[in-house]
Amino acid sequence: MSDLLERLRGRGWRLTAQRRVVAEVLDGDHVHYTADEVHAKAAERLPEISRATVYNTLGELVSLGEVLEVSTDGRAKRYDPNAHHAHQHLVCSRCGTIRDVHPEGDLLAGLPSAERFGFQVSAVEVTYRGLCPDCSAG
Amino acid sequence: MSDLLERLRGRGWRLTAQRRVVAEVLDGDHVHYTADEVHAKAAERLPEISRATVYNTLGELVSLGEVLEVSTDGRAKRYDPNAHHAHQHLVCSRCGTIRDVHPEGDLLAGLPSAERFGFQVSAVEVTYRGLCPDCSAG
DNA sequence: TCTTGACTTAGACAAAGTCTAATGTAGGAT
DNA sequence: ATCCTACATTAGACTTTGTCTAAGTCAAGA
Repeated sequence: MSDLLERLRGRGWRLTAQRRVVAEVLDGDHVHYTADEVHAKAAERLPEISRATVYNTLGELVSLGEVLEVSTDGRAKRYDPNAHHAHQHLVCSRCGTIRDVHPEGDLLAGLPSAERFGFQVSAVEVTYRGLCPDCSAG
Repeated sequence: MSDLLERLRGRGWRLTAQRRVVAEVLDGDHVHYTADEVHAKAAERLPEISRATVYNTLGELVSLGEVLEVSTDGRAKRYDPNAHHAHQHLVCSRCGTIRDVHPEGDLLAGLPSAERFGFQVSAVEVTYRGLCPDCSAG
């Protein structure tokens, strides 16, 4: 994700300290922070950053396709920087931990055309649920 | 879902006008209302019903397994009375319409054990996304 | 019919996110 | 190098969605 800032600049982004810090917080694999967590971590480096800017920047990253929004439950959305690798999520029903997983096969193919009701189906999101090793041990 | 009230009474539910009205609103296929919509429709028949009661009743129906909670996006949860038939959802990316669909095959089998990270995987939720006929026509 | 514990209510509260008007600034123009 | 201005940021009010509490109400069994 280190070339993210370059890609964004190429698309006309004005490069500000705030945007740089938000992008840096999201850098790394298997990171799925809420907007509030991103704000807290960004504020460690740039204390005056506002919540609105974090929300704006996350929204921009999502609409540019650089980051995925994940709504695992009815709670806060989480942001997944691993947008360039197709993957799905495995969520612990007890503690909410998320792992990226890579199922086999063409997931879209599982939906017969008789079940598509005239929709132009373009994407599929899969969430596996279960207990993580820590929670099932308890 | 017409025998729902009987099932609930059998499980010790006290049968009140409020609960009856909420259950009636949810009755019907392919209905996916938000809590607020359920409240509005319930209030047409029982004007003094409170939001808290609607939330309580929906929560009870969910924990009894009679209704499913669906978080299609980061917005309000929707309630799906079709809980007794395994199904997944097809959501219009533009207008948010939801259809119930029934994919083929064993969806859980798509996740190899090497990708389970020690989780006891017990459920899978699939959301297909695309444009509905109305929105793709525009 | 009486009683009681379960149910409902209004409204305060909380969490997550959006919006606005005022202010600041990145980066091209000069 | 500096200036300019459209784009970006800020604080905080506001909205939406959902939860909680204390007081009042009622379904259903005794």
